[in-house]
Amino acid sequence: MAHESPTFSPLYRQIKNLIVQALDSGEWLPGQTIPSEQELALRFGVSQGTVRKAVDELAAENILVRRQGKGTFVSTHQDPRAVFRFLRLKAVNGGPVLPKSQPLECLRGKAGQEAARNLGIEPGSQIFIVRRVLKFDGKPVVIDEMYLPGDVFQGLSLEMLKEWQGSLYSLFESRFGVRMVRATEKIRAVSADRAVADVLNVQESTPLLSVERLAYTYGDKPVEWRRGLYSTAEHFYINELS
Amino acid sequence: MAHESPTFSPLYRQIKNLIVQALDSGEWLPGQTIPSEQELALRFGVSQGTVRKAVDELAAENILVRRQGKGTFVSTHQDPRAVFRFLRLKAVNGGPVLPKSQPLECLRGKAGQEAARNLGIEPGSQIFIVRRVLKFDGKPVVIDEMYLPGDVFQGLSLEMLKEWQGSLYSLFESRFGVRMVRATEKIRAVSADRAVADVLNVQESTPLLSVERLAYTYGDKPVEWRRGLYSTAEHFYINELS
DNA sequence: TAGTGGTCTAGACCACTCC
DNA sequence: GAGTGGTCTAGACCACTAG
Repeated sequence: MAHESPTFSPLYRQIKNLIVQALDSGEWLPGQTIPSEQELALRFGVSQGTVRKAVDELAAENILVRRQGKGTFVSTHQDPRAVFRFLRLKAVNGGPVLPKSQPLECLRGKAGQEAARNLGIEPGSQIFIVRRVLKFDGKPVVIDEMYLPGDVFQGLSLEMLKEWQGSLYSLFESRFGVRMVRATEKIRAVSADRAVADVLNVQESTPLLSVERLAYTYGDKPVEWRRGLYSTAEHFYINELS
Repeated sequence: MAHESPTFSPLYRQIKNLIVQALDSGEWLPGQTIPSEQELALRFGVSQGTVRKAVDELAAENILVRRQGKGTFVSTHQDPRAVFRFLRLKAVNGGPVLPKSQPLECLRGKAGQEAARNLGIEPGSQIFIVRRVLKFDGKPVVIDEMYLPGDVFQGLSLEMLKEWQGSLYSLFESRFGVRMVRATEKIRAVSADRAVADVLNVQESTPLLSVERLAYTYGDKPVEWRRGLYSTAEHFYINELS
């Protein structure tokens, strides 16, 4: 007996995809619980064990969070601890300080070749370009420049960015329904030019980390391309290998 | 009924620890298969499902590798693909090239405060200090300096390093029975001094990545502390966030 | 006390590999 | 065909949370 479905995959993976679709459609919002495993098993017509395996994988990917006795929750960037999920920066001395974002610019523009390729949109499409500084303990440490597809972030403005208390990704989540789920970063060492040096309060040509990030929402859809310049005088980028 | 065992943990986690102990003791060597799930279940007196969950976790940590129909294998650094598990460097242009290690020095010394703290040994203990260059496509890209506990790596020499064809970690695995299982890296941007610039064939004060790594073997025991300087003119450090 | 996820078991069948 | 891991199910009991 051959597999008849065009895209064969194990049952639990199909269930996983159905759950992701429900998340993507907004059926369950960040911070809320999803139905219990029993309910999901009924809904999808499979055993609880199969649902469990699907949820296990989504929990391993930080898309869902299980809490014994309470239920399974949709991950949210509202949680302050979630900030360091995507910001791998630690202070050399002292404990973890929540960084504060200071927006500098929010421009409308058209996607160039590189931005279009990274974001999977047509060259010339509307995009937003956001520049901001991240301050730790009042000191500027990171300068970011972000490229965001215009259709997804309609209505974004500098005022909105300035008013928001919290992380950028929690803003994207609350106002635009865009939840960042995964990202890849390419890291290089570069030299600070005059303008960047002034903002980060370092000498010109100080070595900086250049961190280029492509961030994805549900279904591996890229929705943010950014480049950050990190001053590593008092901080370092931390990574776990296994 | 209270838990009587001093360190309570779920059965599958106890099984996991027993498997790690067997690996640590050398009962099963890198590249070999471990007993089948049925055999392990019998040996430990638990169900196959419980063994499976233990093995699942070890496979997720890259300590074991499952191959359907063949069995479960102990991960090995002999596999050329394993090189990029701990070396997150990719060429900007062109495909993946296997780097070639060129050892420069292998010195005996005594652990200073920092090395001792990182390696969990007494200050003043015997250590080895190894320096080497990594070449991609014949071009020097990385210069590494490693600090290795003397008791673990007894007999290490420059000749041995020069003769070895393959990665450093595969040498450690074959000759010293030390298998690197996990590591943390702290990354900063620094400036090339004269000596480093000469080795890496770049201008003096070129920005470089400084990658400080602490690598662990089974049981979270640190056995290597190293610092690498990466030239990122034609390469970048890649990282996945989730 | 009821409901949730967490653990553990037992057994069936499938998919892959090797002989 | 025999043996391995991979999937799926069903059911029991435990641990945690909340009302």
